[in-house]
Amino acid sequence: MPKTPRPTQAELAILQVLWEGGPATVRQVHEALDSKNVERATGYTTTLKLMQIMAEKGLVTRDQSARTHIYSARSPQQHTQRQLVGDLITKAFGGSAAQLVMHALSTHPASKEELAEIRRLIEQEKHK
Amino acid sequence: MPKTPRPTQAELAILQVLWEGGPATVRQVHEALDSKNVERATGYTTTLKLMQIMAEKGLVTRDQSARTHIYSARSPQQHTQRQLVGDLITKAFGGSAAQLVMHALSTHPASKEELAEIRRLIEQEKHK
DNA sequence: AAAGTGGTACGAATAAATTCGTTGACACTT
DNA sequence: AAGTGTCAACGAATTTATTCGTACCACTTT
Repeated sequence: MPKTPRPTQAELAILQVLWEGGPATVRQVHEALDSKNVERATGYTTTLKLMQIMAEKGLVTRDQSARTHIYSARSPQQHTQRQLVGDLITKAFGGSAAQLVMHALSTHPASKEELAEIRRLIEQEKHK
Repeated sequence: MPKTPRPTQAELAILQVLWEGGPATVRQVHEALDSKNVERATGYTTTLKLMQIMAEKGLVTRDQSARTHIYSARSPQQHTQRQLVGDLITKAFGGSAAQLVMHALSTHPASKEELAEIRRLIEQEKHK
């Protein structure tokens, strides 16, 4: 199992689209990005090139059977997320997950349901 | 107030040292980094250059009165952490703090004390 | 068949981050 | 005063990420 490299910022934006909407063509991805990013719109070929590179790196796979290729994210969102969170904890929080959690909740308030879910998770951790 | 730019990976490693140990010289930082990073050791001048750039960007301040300059992190760790966490939530989690929290706890288990603290925080959030 | 349409591939320019060699200043020995 | 060690400054090479122009191919439409 070849471990996939960490995606860059631009690549992450593309993955986000694929995770949310499932497999897509370059054009679809490109348009999704454009509509999100009002300010910094990039050209179509830029997105294409990035996705080609991502295919090389193994971040995405693609179905080339038809003329218009269909791209899919290779590793599930969760896997990548875990990687990124782990990185961040190590690099910016000196290894303390708790600190990260606190910052997270203070910047992006969670809903009641989410809070309940987190609490459940904590209980579970506690009993380990 | 000139908002400080987001630190890069290498810069973050340096900030980490300054946050943990307080103001330090380039050599001290460089040695701290080397001892942490067994594999990828970089030269002294690399660290120096990086810290000079960081001074330009405003990420650190320095006392130049003596021959050997003393560097300090400019913004407190918390400020930077908040920024990074916010970024990550937006870019990799589609805005859901809860998801990030769950991943965080599963990769870096927290201590009982920390879990208790998080739970307290959740209760507090809940009553808002 | 010519012209348009919508797609990939490729190469290269640009930008940003990282790396380090070299130089000269300073201070401390001898 | 000559040698030695430590430091900041600077310039430049290298690497990585991002951007896009151009070419070229397959498939309509005229």
